[in-house]
Amino acid sequence: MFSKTCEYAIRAVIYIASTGTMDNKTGMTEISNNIEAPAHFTAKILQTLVHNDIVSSQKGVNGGFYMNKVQRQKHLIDIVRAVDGDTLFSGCGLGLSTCSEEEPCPFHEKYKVVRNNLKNMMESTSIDDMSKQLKKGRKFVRLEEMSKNEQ
Amino acid sequence: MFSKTCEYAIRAVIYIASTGTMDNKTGMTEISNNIEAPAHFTAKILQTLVHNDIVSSQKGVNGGFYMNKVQRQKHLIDIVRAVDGDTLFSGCGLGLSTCSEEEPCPFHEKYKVVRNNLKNMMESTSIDDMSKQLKKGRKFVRLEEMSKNEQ
DNA sequence: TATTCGCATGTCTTTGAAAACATAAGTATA
DNA sequence: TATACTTATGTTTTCAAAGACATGCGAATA
Ligand code: FES
Ligand code: FES
Repeated sequence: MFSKTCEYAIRAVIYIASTGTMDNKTGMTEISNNIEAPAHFTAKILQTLVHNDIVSSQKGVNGGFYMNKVQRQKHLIDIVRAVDGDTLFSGCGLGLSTCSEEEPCPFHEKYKVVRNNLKNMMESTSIDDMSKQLKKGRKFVRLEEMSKNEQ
Repeated sequence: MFSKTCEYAIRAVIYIASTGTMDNKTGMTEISNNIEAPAHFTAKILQTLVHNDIVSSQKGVNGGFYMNKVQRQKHLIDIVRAVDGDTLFSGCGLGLSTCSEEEPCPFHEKYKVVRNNLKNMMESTSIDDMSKQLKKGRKFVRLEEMSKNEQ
């Protein structure tokens, strides 16, 4: 469904939203360890997210990544758009160069319903929601170590 | 959403279902030209589909690809399963190794609804349906040349 | 202000899907 | 049965996503 890049991005954002605060920023190593993603690749993805104002970062001693209130209220679709663009939500299901009501492919009528379902879900699900799910006990990658790192 | 392989597969099947009959089989060249897919790659995909009894083929003079009644009544999900496997319909939206109700990730509750929508749509949409859509005027790749080839 | 920590940025390498190539094998027709 | 035709199969090449490496830059703190 999503690209590897996008999966890592969402996992990283959920992790940062659940641990990183202005006073206690989350470091690169801790993030990549806990979401089980390659460190350098994750770093590159996070830079894209910083540029798109989805997460914030601070260099230097005690630096790291964190999110402010406005950023936490953004939605999953913002992450996908920043990383993978809008193709998933507007492109043709059969991979044709264009998708429109004027020149629909045979799959169009059926596909657009599902595609809109996906889009609505991603638009209405905030990062805060995901963070709450995680704290409510929805398992995550290496959640055990997460609490260990928080000590 | 789907892999390139899968997109080509669906396009090829719709094309064959719309043109290939027992008496008038559709050739490899005609298929790849009309669905705008690389010939050799399409050939390989079609062999997978033949092995999975989604399309039939015949070698030699006047050979080509065609579909019988039973094959035309199969559904889009059969094509995806044959080519890409079942990951899209049962895997975790965040790319975690497992997805289950017992150990759900934070995305699980929201994602499974959309994933089931997609699955239901693919399960209930037959290849015949797609072929009818094409014949009803739903545009396809190079539909113009398709009728040319039919002459 | 020097040093150290940790993100930022650009380049390089790896990997696997996608695409191309070459050869085999089956079928119709003369 | 010889020949032309067309799919079947295995191998090789290409390319972009994924991942690794090296260096630069900003901030804290002693
Ligand atoms: S044109 Fe193919 S899904 Fe809209
Ligand atoms: S565990 Fe992630 S979607 Fe089910």
